[in-house]
Amino acid sequence: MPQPSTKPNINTSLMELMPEFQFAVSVDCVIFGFDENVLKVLLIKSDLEAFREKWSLLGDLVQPDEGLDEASYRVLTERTGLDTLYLEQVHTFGAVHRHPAGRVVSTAYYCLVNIKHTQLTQLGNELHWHPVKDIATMAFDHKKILDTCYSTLKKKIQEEPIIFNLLERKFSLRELQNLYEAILDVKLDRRNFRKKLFSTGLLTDLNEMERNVPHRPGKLYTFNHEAYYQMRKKAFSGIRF
Amino acid sequence: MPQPSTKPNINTSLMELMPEFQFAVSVDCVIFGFDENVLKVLLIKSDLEAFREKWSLLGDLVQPDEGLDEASYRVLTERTGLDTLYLEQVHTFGAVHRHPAGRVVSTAYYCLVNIKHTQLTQLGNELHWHPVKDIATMAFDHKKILDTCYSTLKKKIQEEPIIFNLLERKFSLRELQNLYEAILDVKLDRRNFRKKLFSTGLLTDLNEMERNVPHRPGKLYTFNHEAYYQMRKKAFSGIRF
DNA sequence: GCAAAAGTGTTCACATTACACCCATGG
DNA sequence: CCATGGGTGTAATGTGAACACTTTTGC
Repeated sequence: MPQPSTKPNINTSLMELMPEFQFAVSVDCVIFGFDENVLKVLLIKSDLEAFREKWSLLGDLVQPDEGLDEASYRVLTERTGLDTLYLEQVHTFGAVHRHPAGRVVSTAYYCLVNIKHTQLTQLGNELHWHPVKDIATMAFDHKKILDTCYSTLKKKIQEEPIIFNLLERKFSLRELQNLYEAILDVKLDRRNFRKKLFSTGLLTDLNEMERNVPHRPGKLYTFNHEAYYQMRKKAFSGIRF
Repeated sequence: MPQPSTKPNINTSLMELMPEFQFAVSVDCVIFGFDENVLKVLLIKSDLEAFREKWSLLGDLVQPDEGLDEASYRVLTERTGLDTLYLEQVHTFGAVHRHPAGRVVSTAYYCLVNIKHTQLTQLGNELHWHPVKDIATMAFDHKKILDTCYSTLKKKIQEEPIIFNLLERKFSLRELQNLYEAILDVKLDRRNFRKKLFSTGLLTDLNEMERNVPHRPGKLYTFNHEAYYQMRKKAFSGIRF
């Protein structure tokens, strides 16, 4: 959570800054990206002595004049250079001793970005994209936060078409399937996958082909936001037994 | 959120208590119960002047030495007299001006209890069970919190067998169906409902009948926790397309 | 021509839905 | 005997899973 922007660093100076300290409130962001067919998350080295050499999520203290959502959006835009983001709150972690510097309650968000569009800024502390599967331990309770967000992501992509935020605007069905397989950690049947995705009516065929692939090029599609919007408008009356 | 236990009341004394105040952290509990075939929620009159005569959720400030989950559990046990509860965190509300007394970030929990087993304590401020459908406006952002928790509940009962927490240990299928219908606000087909519920293997037939009902008595069942536990152990490998 | 991935349909099993009649009890 | 809800089965439809061959491109 605790990475400095231009503001005071909770890691090192919390107690000095707030002698009357009761609670600090922070946000931690699990920023997912997809690259080389692997699901990755944006991490940084902790600068807290207690967690020397451990990876940490990106986060910051919430400022007195900003909301929680606003704070997470700020962390994300500051770090990735992006200004449109899929961002969602997941859970708040408030165990008494979760932060060695004092009582810090942290709300976790996850976010889906296109890695190729990010322009990483404030590059200190080895900011980098890290394969989700390779992460064993982290600073603070960040492994637990990551696991919680990853579980939520897995569930959510099976309910809502948020996954397109991780891809380029134009993509092939193969890329989309690879992404589903990477996140869910399963193998999917190609024919059933195509059938299912087309049946949603959410893909627009661009009548363009992939280029410079070492095999037969696939067609390119794009996510049809308008169709999704129309679909959402027709509320359906709930599941029957 | 802000209902006094024996501790200071955030509503009236926050600023005096914390001159160096940065953030206060609270929990708000949406306590659901089922009575007379209606889904209800436990509410209290707000004692804040700004929300005079508005209904408010039960909540309290989180104490420096207690975790968030612990705080919500405390609020619930203090108020309902129950010590076993289904309790789940839903969302954290952190808009800058959501509380008139200052910056209060509040984490919402929902809870399922058997109304008949509750022994309401600290009865001030018109503490009572209120039909969920009848609530139009509330103090603070509590209507939004209630709506969020209610949506989560609707979704959750279709995924996990938590609904039994709202019933007596022994119940008839009719009572169970009435409860599903009340929460989901739909009519369900009786034969399909029975088929579906029995097929889960989670109901134990007690070989007992209802008594003192003005019609043919139905069989009584109980939720089979052991069967559910065994079922959970067999992890299944994820959804395929 | 070979490697690699694209594109394409059918079958089967299972789950969901719709739907109607007789039965047991209390009053 | 009447009102009320309990208890039961089947057919039609929709959904998910399994599965193999031909085509197109780059090299």
